[in-house]
Amino acid sequence: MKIFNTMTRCKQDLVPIEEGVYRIYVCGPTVYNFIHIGNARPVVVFDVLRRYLEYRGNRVLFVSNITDIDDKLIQKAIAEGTSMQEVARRYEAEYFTDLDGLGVERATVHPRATEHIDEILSIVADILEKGYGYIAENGDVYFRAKKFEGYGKLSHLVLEDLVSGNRDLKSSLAEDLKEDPADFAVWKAAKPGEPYWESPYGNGRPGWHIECSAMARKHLGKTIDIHAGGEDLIFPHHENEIAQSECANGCTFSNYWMHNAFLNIDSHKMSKSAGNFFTVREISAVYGYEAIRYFMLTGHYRSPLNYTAELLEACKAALERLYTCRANLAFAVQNGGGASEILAQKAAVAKSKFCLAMDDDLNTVEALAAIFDFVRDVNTLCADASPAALEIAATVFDELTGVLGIVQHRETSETPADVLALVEERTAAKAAKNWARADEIRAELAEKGFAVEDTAQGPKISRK
RNA sequence: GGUGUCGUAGCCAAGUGGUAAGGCAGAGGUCUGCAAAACCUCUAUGCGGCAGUUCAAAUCUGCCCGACACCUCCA
Repeated sequence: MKIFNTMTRCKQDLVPIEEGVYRIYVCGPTVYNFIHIGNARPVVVFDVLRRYLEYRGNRVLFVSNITDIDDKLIQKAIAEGTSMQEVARRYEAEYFTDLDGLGVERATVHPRATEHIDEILSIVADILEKGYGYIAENGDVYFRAKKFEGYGKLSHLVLEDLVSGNRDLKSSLAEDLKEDPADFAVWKAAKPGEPYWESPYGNGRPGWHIECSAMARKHLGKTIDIHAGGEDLIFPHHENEIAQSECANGCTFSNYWMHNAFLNIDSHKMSKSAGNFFTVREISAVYGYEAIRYFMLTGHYRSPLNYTAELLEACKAALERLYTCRANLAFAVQNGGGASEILAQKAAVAKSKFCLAMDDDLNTVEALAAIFDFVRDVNTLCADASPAALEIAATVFDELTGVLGIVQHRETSETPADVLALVEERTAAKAAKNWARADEIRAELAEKGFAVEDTAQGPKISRK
């Protein structure tokens, strides 16, 4: 499999440190609010990566953090007159509700920053010991960005350009405390009224970037295979993580870096101030979670994706086609099938095309095209397919859609006896050419939430 | 100013040198008592524009036009 590595800016063969095992760290949310649909993109994209690697027989150690200490959390807690932890736990629970809705598998570990203060302080100590950090007069601990030779290697930015080109840098509040404008905090001294932890440098809390360095090291080791997140994290977050981790550990932090592009609204970045801000929760209420997940797969993860209501409608319709196909397959299995083996060959072709697409930097768009080609094959051939071919087709269909995490809502409950009786009565009415009664029963079934369709193999019942 | 990305049908979108996938929407048709679903056919002589390289360009090069992002809040 090849993936695009932000560090080298080219597609590279993905080779793990340990054969058959992938150690992946994906930056998770700061839990100060419901996640918005932009947050859903990395969550879905890297869940697909994980599922695909597992599908190909690998073990995946997947870590995705929960940032539960941050300025925004503190502000929200103050505004609500509650504690930071209460706010964090509340939105963490909402985050998991959304993850479940989106069909995102739980990470191997979802570490919380506040539960890794010891590990964080240990890295801070490493950084200070090696001379890459210094304690400011107020108790802040800063990292000497310029001292780290590789600083800028991920974002391909040159420090001097950054500093000269950005005025905010020079006017930031902490400026007086820093030796250099490019330095960043790894530990922040406590301000009155803020939550804090004790440290050798006085009471304080972790800087934003240090938690990921600490949690990645604890749960995955000093060198990991893939570090991923949204493209906005490249600088400064990931750049700073690299600086911290590589100084502290003395080795490469991550062999591969993957970044998803943004999801925009009307071609512009979402922002609360612009008023184009949508949460996953509110959109799922209208179109369903699965349409959101599907939507994330309709563009390549490194290209910007533009959200509109019309596109979500289109995604719903496309999903309907997939569900109908799966139902056709199940119906064919139920009816015994025929003698043709062609569908089994088509299934093999679909699988091979799907994997070829996914192996090429997670090309979910082509992977979907492979599935839809297969859908046409299934719809055309399943009535005559042999039981063995049908079984293979069903397995492949479930495997491929399973990797993408779509078409997962199967009807498991039995059709109620009264519905079956009505369908039987309708079949009899039809045989007697009593169309009025047949249509009446169809309407009655619709009221009960069932649709009946007439096929060459007899009536096909489905839930609406 | 520095660093990048993108422009393909009504909409979305893949394709990075060999003659335009797939989805949604639309039109016509087949099947059906009617319907639904499905299937078949049609919908870009052309990939922002202009030059150039090549037997061959959506794909490579140059210029231009347009859109967007990052540059210490951010997925």
